[in-house]
Amino acid sequence: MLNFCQMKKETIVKNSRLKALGLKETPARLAIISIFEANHSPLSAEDIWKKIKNKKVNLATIYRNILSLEKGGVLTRIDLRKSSNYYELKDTLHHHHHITCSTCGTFEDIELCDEGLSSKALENSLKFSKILDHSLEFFGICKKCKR
Amino acid sequence: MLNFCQMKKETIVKNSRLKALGLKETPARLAIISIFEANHSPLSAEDIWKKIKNKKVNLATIYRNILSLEKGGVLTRIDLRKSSNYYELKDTLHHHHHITCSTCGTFEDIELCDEGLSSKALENSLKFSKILDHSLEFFGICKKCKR
DNA sequence: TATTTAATTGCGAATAATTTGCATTTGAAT
DNA sequence: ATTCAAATGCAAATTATTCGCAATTAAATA
Repeated sequence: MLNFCQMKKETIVKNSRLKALGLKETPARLAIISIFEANHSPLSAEDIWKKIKNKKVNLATIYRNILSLEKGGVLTRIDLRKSSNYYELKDTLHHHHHITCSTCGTFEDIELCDEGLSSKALENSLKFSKILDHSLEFFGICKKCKR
Repeated sequence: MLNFCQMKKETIVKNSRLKALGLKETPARLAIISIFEANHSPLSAEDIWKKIKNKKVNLATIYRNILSLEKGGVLTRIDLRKSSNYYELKDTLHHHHHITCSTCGTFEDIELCDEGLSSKALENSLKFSKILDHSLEFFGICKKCKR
């Protein structure tokens, strides 16, 4: 293994993050995180698998890593109303949202400040005392499909 | 078939709604809609099937009807981050939201006014000119699981 | 550096959710 | 009453995801 000085800065960040979660730094894990860092849009397990295929990581391993990274708060699941699940890096400061085309399935990232929504929701809740996460997704027909 | 005067009022509403969508009024369809009207919480295909079982409707029929009712704007898909899809009646005036427990999966309805979110989202979009729907879901740990 | 051990992986099989093909039935228009 | 497309039941197919288990590997420790 490389020593600290030989490592790329971003890898150091990844490592310490993984270590903090009690997860080993494996090639598969690092590759998956890199792919998410390079793609700021939601990806399905199979999307990741296709991007990583040459490096020969098993699809089951992708699923298992998605699970542990989601549990560790690195990834978050995104609902695009498709048949498979999508994920992206969890940005704890700024929430990331999307608009998905109900016709062709294409989607777009949306910047939108939705601060205060969670606390508003909590005010109306009986069974919950804390909200950890939320998802806000939009659906419509894209300009291409509208024509 | 019953004539207009013999029919229950709610059935009349259902019928005209279905007719407008070009869907036949079948026992399965009416039963499914009734179940959604009686349960103001998200239901999966299997949830519906269990509630209807005595009337012997095939699960595939439930799936097919969910699809056509969703397409017709009667139902909307809800993401509770579970393995199966959930649906509820689409209320075009007031959006319905939920908090789901990440530990035990229990969920609660949340009343929350989120008007203006869609238009705000649209302002930041390049590929879309209209938003038809959105979903806003919260996730946390319920009081029971916290203990 | 070698040893040790639990975590991770690959592989194939299993499971769960959903969809499909096709023959039959049925709602509703005529 | 007749007609015909739409809807249904049933079983089989497909898709997405998970699991069991033996082999491998990361990383802590001697």
